[in-house]
Amino acid sequence: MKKKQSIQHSIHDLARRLHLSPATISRVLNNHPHVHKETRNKVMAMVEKVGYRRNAMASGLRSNKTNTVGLIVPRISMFFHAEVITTIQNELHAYGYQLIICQSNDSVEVEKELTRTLHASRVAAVIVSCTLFTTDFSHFDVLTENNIPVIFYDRVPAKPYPACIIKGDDFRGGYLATSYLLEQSCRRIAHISGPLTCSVYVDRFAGYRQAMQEYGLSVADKRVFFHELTAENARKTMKELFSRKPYPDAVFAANDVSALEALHFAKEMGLRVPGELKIVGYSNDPRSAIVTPSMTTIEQFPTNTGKVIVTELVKILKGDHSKGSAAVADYPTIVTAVELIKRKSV
Amino acid sequence: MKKKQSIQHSIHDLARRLHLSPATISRVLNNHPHVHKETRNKVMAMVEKVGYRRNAMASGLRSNKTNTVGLIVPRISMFFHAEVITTIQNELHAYGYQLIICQSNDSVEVEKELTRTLHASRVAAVIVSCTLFTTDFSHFDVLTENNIPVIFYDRVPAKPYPACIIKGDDFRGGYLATSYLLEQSCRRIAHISGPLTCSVYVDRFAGYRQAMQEYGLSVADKRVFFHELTAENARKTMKELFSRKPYPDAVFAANDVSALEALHFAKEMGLRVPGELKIVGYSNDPRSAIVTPSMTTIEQFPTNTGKVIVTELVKILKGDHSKGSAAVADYPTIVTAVELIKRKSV
DNA sequence: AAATTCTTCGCAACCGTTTGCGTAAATAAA
DNA sequence: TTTATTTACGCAAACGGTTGCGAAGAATTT
Repeated sequence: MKKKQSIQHSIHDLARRLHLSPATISRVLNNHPHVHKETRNKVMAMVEKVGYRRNAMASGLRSNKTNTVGLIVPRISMFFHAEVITTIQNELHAYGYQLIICQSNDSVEVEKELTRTLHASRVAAVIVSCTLFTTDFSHFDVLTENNIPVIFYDRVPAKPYPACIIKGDDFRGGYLATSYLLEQSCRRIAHISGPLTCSVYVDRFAGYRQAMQEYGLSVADKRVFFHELTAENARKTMKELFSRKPYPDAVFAANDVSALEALHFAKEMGLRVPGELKIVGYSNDPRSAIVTPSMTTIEQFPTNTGKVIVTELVKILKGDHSKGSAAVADYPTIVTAVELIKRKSV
Repeated sequence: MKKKQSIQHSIHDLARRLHLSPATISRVLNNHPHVHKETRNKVMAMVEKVGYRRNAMASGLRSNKTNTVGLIVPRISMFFHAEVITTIQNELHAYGYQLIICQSNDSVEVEKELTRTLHASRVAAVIVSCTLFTTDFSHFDVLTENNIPVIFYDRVPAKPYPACIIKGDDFRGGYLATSYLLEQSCRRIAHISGPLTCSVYVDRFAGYRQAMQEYGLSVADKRVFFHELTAENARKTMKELFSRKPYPDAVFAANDVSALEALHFAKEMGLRVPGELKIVGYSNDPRSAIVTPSMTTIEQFPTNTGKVIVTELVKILKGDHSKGSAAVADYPTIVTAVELIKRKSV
């Protein structure tokens, strides 16, 4: 063990060692012009030597800027979000930003508390995918009021909100899934939807209805279910659906967890899939590819979503989002593409 | 839109409004004693009214303490880590701490850079699960030298390091998996291992060998493979294994991704599983439960791991980890239990 | 009533960086 | 050589909280 000193070096230390002022050190570190080349080299050498690292808190306090971005998602264990986050983090890191990742666990209360905390740490921006139940977005006002830009993605506000919005084409996803089932001669298509407090399920449901209408089919209420999309709930719904005839000939589930559970249930019941029941899921969860039969689903391209988010974010952060106080109309809404992945469950 | 002022309130603002000094406001916010009850109430009321939130940077700068904890993991999309992180975050949040989650992407360089960044933001502690290839741990010295406690989990240093270590019982996991296969009369058990630069694979491999030895079997080098545990690599290994007879009668893979790919390969080859080939994985990835046949695997209880981590962390953070400069021996090493989950692939 | 203790609060320094302003030295222009 | 301009750097005041010290007033003791 070397007897290294346990010293947090400051620019004052460096200044003393080099017979310079802290101001000069700071200017070197911030690439200010008007500092002698030789001085700059000496400073950089010393920085290397003692392993100096700028104190982010002091820097942030003084300059009123940080290079940390906050992120709030329902849960990181959801495949889609995990992928998006990974992309965001890697891309942002290249721009010199850090990411504070927070989970709301689909609790509005936690989401509120997290926005307060992120505000307290004066993050440079906040990226949000809302809880299932967020219908009032006023708790994000504390951010926008303080010029902290907000980007919503995936689960976004239904009403206009002064923030950039990036969402998948859920309407199209619902439409593609349902149309495909209709093309395969299904006519009694059940839909397992999430709660309609959440934008994505509203749109997927709308896509489902549109497709049904185009085939002149009415949406039978008794074949559409709204609840949190857990395996347990999906099982209950399947039991309900198969408690009386006529059985549905297809299920379009708004996420893969439900679709997988539907498949599980069908297999237990001895139903042939896709023979007697066809199933389509949503999100292209890795599990959907490896079940038997493999699951037809909607791909959301999470990596692409992450890249779009970072692109917009960097635009906002570099561009001086100063007092501009732009109108709601000035914030872009970007819709990213989705794609039907045809597998064996249809 | 209300014309709310875009003002970052400071304790000076509050002080002015209440005809008090900033010091008093600060004492109220920090629950210092010796402040009049009435005054306290007035301050708290004003805090509520204007929506004041303490500036974490200013606070951290002055008090030289932060309530953010850094976390470095290879990738959050790994099921085990996602679960651990979720638990850590939820538990820590209850203690008033935030979590900065970072991914090294299994790159040692990124891991180094991330520790530097976390040091720069003067986090209260750092939790690390190393990359596959981290054998030199000196880049963490910058943390320990500056009294930032470090907790390693899962993938931990092989050599003594002055930090708390929390690891699963990988030796036992390897032993349980292999013994179980041996009990089922398997004798040609292949092992797909990760690189031995990583502690967990060393131990799982050791458990495998121990079990084999107890059955008087030598470990045939040609049945043991070391590489990153991706699906692609597992496929190559399976091809190799089944390129010549005698075929192995079982595969113990050190993670579920490899086990699942092994199963996939076996099915493609028309091998009956578990009839002709038995497979055991590791981690109890959600996918392992839903494949056909379902996968026997080792449960690591990630939620428990997360809780243990937080318990230790809080102990460290509350206890003044001051100049103590404890010897390596003073840091605990905790080994958490694992369990064999018997399913249909054996 | 005087002396002592306790309660409540303000003063001011400090945490480590940043940055406008000022100034001395060096260079260019007159 | 004198004057104007540029370059290189230091001074000192912020940024928003925290905290030791001290002081005024209230409560208690003698």
